[in-house]
Amino acid sequence: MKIHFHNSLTKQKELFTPLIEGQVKIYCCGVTVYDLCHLGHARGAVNFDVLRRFLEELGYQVTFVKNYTDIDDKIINRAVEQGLDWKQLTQTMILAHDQDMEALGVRPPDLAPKATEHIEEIIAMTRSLLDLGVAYQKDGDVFFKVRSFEGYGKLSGKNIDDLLSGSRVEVNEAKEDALDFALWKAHKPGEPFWESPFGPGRPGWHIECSAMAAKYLGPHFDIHAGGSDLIFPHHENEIAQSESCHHQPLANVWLHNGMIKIESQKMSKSLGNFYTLRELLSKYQGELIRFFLVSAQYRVGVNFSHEALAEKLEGLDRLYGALFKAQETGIPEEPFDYSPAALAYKNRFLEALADDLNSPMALSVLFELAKALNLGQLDLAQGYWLLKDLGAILGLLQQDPELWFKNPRIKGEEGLSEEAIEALLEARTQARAAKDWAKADQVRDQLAQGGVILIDKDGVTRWQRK
RNA sequence: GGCGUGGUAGCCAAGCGGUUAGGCAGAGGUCUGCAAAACCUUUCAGAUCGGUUCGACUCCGAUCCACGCCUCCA
Repeated sequence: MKIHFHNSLTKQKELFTPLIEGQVKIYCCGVTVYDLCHLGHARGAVNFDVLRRFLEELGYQVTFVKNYTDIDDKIINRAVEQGLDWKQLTQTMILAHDQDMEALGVRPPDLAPKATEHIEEIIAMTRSLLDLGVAYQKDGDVFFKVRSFEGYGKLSGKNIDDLLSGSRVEVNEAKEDALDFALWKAHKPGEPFWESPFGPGRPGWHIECSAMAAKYLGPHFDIHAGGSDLIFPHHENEIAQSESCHHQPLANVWLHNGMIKIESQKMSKSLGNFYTLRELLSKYQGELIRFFLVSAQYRVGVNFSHEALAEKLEGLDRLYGALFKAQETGIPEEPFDYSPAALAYKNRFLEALADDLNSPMALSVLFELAKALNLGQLDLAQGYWLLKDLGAILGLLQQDPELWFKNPRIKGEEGLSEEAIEALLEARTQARAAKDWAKADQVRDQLAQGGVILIDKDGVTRWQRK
């Protein structure tokens, strides 16, 4: 199957060809662990998790690296504010990150390197850049000479002189050129530091990704992914230093996910308009949040609101509903292989993802599949398992449908306990047996008030939460 | 100011130069003791103005609007 990606580097959709046949090496920029992750962090994580699952489905051997930035100004400042040891802070936040990602069904990366555990590699790379004459030392800092790199701006589409004319570039007397960026920051009292040939200090932001990517994926790999807000300066700087150092392209394909927006404004820490995953996960099933994120193609901006998320539930319930219906008489036996009819759905689903990860299109195939399954147009076992198998590529539909409907998907105030529900259900069953419809309906209403729906089918009554 | 992205029905969200995307919501119906689910029917598009074309939501241009990057940011 031919895969096409929109490559941020060429600004075009292009055919994807791995460097080594059958293998795909991906580096994904992770988070700076000074605070809890918010929905924006989840977006990239979920979409690139889908990328990984999709490639594996096609038989590629994928190496997926996602780093933690665990040393930087914000970490130091936040630790001081909270009276914590910076290391304590980052450990806490890494743990929280991992838990949040798990709740969203995001598989842990193959490698999750931390900047502070790669100081040696960072120093070595800085050393190389100094030796090449594209970096310079100044009072314990080491800066990269942006003008030494001919291709500077090729990713972000900026040119150096335009950047300079803007007034937003920080003035720093130590730099030879205002655009130069720090590879190594000289030690300041009270801050963590490591010894280095350039003096005690700590790494700059961009160098860690270059050093760790090179270590785990080699100097030239297939895909570099991250949020679109990282294009400049982070990824531009990564390209400059890595390509200066290794004299070859850093990544063939650059993928950038769009931003989550709140009332059309980018969700960001600085605007304060963000929802942490903690907060959202306490209110919604992780899978619902994931479904929401997968409902839009990864490059476009997405408006988040509680209403928008709640509306998505109906769609996800529909897919689970088809599975629920299909297994009413027991879970069908997994077929040995798929019929041509089933394979046609699978093919359309995969083709959608092969077209720059068009997850909304893939999802539409799932809805069509659900309908065919509901209508009995597809063999029960074929349809049931195909829906689950394809759902798995999006990281969805892996829960038991019966439990899916019994658990609150949007968690509100505590509803009726299962014991209370069962007791009322029993009372209704007796009323029905006596054909006391008024009494039976009264119980139904009572349960409905508690958010519980009853399903009478073949003489058996089951319940679900709305 | 520089660079870039987008404006699709009540809402969300895709593809496509000519053939129903899909989901939610709304209306009517089938089924059901009543419901729920499911199924059937149905209402509702392509910011504006020009151009190219036999034909444009889809290509080109202009205008308006919204958003992103240019400072840390997923």
